[in-house]
This record gives sequence, structure tokens and C-alpha cells, in this order.
Amino acid sequence: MARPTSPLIDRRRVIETALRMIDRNGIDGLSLRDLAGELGVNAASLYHHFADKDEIIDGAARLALIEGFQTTIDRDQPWQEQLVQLSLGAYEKLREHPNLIPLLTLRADRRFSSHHYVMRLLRANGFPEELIVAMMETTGAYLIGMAIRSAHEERAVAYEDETLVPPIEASAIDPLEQFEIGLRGLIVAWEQAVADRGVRGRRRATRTSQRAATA
Amino acid sequence: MARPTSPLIDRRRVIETALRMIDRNGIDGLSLRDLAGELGVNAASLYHHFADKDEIIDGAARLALIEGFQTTIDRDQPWQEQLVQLSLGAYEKLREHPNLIPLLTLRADRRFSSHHYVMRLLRANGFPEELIVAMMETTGAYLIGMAIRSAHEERAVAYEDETLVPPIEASAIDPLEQFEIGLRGLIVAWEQAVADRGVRGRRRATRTSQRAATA
DNA sequence: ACCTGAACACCGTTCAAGT
DNA sequence: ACCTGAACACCGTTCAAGT
Repeated sequence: MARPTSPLIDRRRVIETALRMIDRNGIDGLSLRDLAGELGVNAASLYHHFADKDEIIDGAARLALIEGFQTTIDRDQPWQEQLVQLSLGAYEKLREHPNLIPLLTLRADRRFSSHHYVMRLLRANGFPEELIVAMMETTGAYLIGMAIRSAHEERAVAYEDETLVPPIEASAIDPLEQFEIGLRGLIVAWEQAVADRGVRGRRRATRTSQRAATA
Repeated sequence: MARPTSPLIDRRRVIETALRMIDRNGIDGLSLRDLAGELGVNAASLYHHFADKDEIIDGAARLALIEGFQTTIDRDQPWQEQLVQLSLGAYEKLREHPNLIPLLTLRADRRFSSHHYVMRLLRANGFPEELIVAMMETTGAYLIGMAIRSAHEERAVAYEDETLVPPIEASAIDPLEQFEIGLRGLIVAWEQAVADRGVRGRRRATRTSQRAATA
């Protein structure tokens, strides 16, 4: 067989299949020969549609985390509540695709489409420009860290760790509630930092007076 | 050449070399043939000292994150300060070995030797047993998430992301200060949660009264 | 233009053979 | 017991050859 009248390979179908296989076997478990096999096609053929394996994996991540991310938020709510809502949505989405998580540690993230919305939101609410990035970094880091943690728990049975580490006790607290408690703590901390900065800004004369102001 | 009078391969030296190579080229960049080459030995020989590649990588991670983790803490300080101090130390250690970070997302963590100390610390300070795990999960997740984020920044130049993502603005805030602000927010949040739980415990009669109590 | 089979240069790992 | 070279079963990727 050679060139058919209509292409055998559809980018979209490749990516969807790849995502399904990654969800099942993890990223390291995905081989292009397997993927091609599932599609009834030769592995080499994939290179006519994608530059390399990374582009396929990247497509799968986008499909899951961007296209697949729909959270209706109430824009009349205060920004803190909107941020909580968006983060909870993202957290749950990541929990659906735990095998994608290692990607977030390798490539640049800010994958969630809500990233820019949150930036505008903070800006509109008088959050000082210089702290917006710093704050979003911490909430984003918390999100990813918690997603990683959550993925571990679900696989804890498989790993059979050293005896040093006791089996994870049932946390006695709902995972989403746990997530939210910490997240709100972060938000409050940055609101406080903004307030402190305001005070400090007016007294930036000496280093000693700064310390006094924040104490 | 065959069996020498004294072994050619020393576990410790293998692990140290592996760590150095991982720090330089990342985990995926480490091949057993390269490692063996650096040690002046055949790759197959490594299998007389390690079960597989994972055991070597694991050893490197332990060497860096456990043996290499020394933070002097003041045990007279309140537990919150001790936790901040330990976390800052761990955060800096992870920043020294950014290439080890992907490991934390794959294997069980709690690698830092301070883990058990913190548990005892919280317990000794009357932190309710059921919330200790939940709290430490969030601070640990925050630590790892922030370490990942920090590793990204150092490599941001190399990646050359899509134009959508603007170059990371100079954060205008010291990374360690940023880390600490968020961490303290998490701690405060859990202290608050403990307090709330106390109230709720005494009024667990109806769901509606619970909502009222926490509001 | 699109797909194929074969090949290339790598892996981690195994194993019979050497001393 | 410890080390070796060769081999095995995999990779991702390239490429001439087919239509």
C-alpha cells in the first residue's frame, strides 16, 4: 500500500489516541510503534504529520488540559472566589489525567487557559503589578504540587515503598477541602503581603525601618 | 581483563558520579554506557552492584537530598518557625539539584530526613492527629511545586516557548522571600483549620449548624 | 503528498565466558 | 565473586522506494 486517495492519518485522531494511551500506560509507556499499531498505520508515517514524539505528547496535553478545561465561573464574585473556583477546576482536571503531570515539570506550564484571565482579574482588582507574577507562581506551584501528591496516593498500592514509610493513613479530610484550605491560606498571605508592601513603600527610607514596619 | 584482586567498582563512587552526571545532563540524559565509561568500566558490570538503573538513580537522589541535607534548626523556636526553617532549607537544596525534581513526581517522596521530625513536632504541639498528614501534604506539595517552578525559570532561556507566553518578568521579589510568604500562609491556614475543627467538633449536630459555625 | 519497510544509532538488560 | 563482549528486545528517527 502507498498513498491513499484520502489521508489515513488524522492529526486529531492521533492525539486523541495518544491521550487515551497515556492515561492508561503513562508517558514513558507510550511508544510510537504501539500508537501507530493502534491507528493501523506505520510508525514512520506519523512523521508526515508531526515533527517528533514531543509534538504528539504536547498535543495530548493541550487536548486534556486546555480544550478539556471548562469551568463556569461567576464573574460577579470577588476575585478570591474566582481564583479558588478556577484552581479547584484545574486541580480536578489534573486528577483526571495524572499521567500528564510529569509534563508540567519538564515543559513550561501556564497551560491552563485561565492563566491570562486571572492576571487581568488581579490587575483589575488593584493588585500591584510586581506581585501578580509572584502570587500566581505560588498558587500555580501549589496546584501542581498537590496534583502530584494526589497522583501518588492513587498509585501508592503499586509502589510498595520501604517499610520506613507507613501506609498513607486515610486523611480523614476530603481532598478538595484540603486543597481549598491551603489555597485560601496562600491568597490571604498575598493580600497581607500587598498591604505590607503599601506600608513599606511609604517608609522605604532605611532598612531598619522596613524591618520594624513588617514586624 | 577479568576479576581483579580488589573490586573495580565502588557503589559510592558510582552514585557520586551518577549524581554529577544527572546534575549536568538530567535524568534522561544519563545512560549506563556513559556512566560506565566515566568510571572506566563496562556497563554490564554495574549489574553486579545494582539491581537496575533505577537503583542507581535512587541512590543519587538519596545522596543529594538526604545525606546532603543538613539544616541546623533551633529547637527552642516555636514549631511554625522550625517548619519554615526546614522548608527553606529543603527548598534551597532542591534548587541545587533541579534535575532531580522529576523524580519527586514519579516515586514516593517524603525523602527529606526531616519528615518524621516535623510529624513529631506537630504532634507535640497539640496538632490533631487527623490534620497532621493533611497539613504536611500541602506544605510538601507547595515545596515541590515551587522547586519545579524555580527549575523552570533557570531553563527558561533554553526552551524558547510560544510567543503567547511573554518572557518571565523579573519577579521584583526575592525567590526565598516569595517562597516564605506562601509557606507562612499555608501554616496560618492550617492553624485556623485546627481552630475551626475544635468549634465544629463540639457542634457536629446538624449540617446547617456546621456551616453556620465556620462562616 | 502520503505511506511503507528497512535501516541507523541508540537504549536497558541478560548471559555465557573468562579469571 | 567480579568483569567482559556480544547479544536481545526494545526505542525514536531517517530515508529511499513505492504510488
